[in-house]
Amino acid sequence: MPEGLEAEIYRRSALVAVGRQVESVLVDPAQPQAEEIAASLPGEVLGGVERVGKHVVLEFESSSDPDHGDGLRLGVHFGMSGRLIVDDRAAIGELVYASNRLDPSWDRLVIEFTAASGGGSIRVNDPRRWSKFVLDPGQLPVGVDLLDVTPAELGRRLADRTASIKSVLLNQDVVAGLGNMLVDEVLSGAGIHPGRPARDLDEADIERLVATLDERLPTMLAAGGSHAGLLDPAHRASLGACPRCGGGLERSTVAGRTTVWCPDHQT
DNA sequence: GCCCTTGTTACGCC
DNA sequence: AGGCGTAACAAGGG
Repeated sequence: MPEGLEAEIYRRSALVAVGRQVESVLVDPAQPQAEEIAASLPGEVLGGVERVGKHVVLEFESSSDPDHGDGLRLGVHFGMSGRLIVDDRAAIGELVYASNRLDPSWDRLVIEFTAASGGGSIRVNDPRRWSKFVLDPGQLPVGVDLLDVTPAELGRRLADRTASIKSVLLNQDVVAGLGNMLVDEVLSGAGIHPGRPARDLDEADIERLVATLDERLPTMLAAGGSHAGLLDPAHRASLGACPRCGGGLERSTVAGRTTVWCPDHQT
C-alpha cells in the first residue's frame, strides 16, 4: 500500500516531467474538485514535485508569467491502491494488496503534456478508487516527516499520549507518512510492543525507535517501498518465525488495524 | 456472495 | 477542548 516511502518513490519518478506544459487533464468525476482541476491545469507548467507525508504535491506555475506563477498546487493521496505512472512507466511494479494489472478504466487522473514541451503523461491508476486529489491543499498533515524524525522531536510528540504507540505512530499529525506496514516494521526493529501506551516509552525506547527508522527507511526506500522490510508480506501472511529473533509471530488487532508482532522480543 | 484488506474521517464518549 | 476508540467507507480479490 502506498505509505510515505511509496509517495517518495512516486515523487522522484515525476521529477522527469518538471518543465512540461499541461495539454489536457482527465479527472474521475467522482472527485469532489474534478471540474476545478480539469479546468485550471491546462496551460500550466509543472514547476516541481514535493511530498507531504503520504501526499505527492504537483506544483504548477503559469506559463504566461513564469516569474509570477499563480502557485497552483495539486495534492494527491493514493489511498490503499493508487499508483503514479509517469510516461507509462510504473515506478513501483508491485503494490501489496493491489492488483498488478493497470486497467486503463482505473485511471482516476490523466495529465497529458504538450508535445512541444516534451510530451508524455502523469497518470494515477487506482482500482479501488480511494485516491484523493485536492487543489491548493491548505492543511496537509503537520506531523514530522517519517524521514526526518529525531529522538527529541518524537519524545515531545509522544509525551502524555495514553493511546497505544501503534495508534500514535499511525496518526499523520504526529509522524507524517507512516502506515500500517511501516509501523509494524519499526516496532519490530525496536523491540516495542505495539499496544504499549505511547507515554510509557522511555528515552531508550525512543532512541531505539528512531535508530530503527534511520536504518530501515532508507534501506526499504532503496529496495522498493514499505513491502521491502524484514517483516515483509510473506512473514505477515504466514506467521512463521520472527525475522528478528526466530520467535513465533502473532497477529492481532491494534488500533483497529491488523498487526503482526513478536511476543518474544517486543515488550 | 460473504468477508478481508487500507487510511481517513465522522462520531460518541470521557 | 481535545484525546481516544470505533465504525463506516469503495471495491477488487480470495
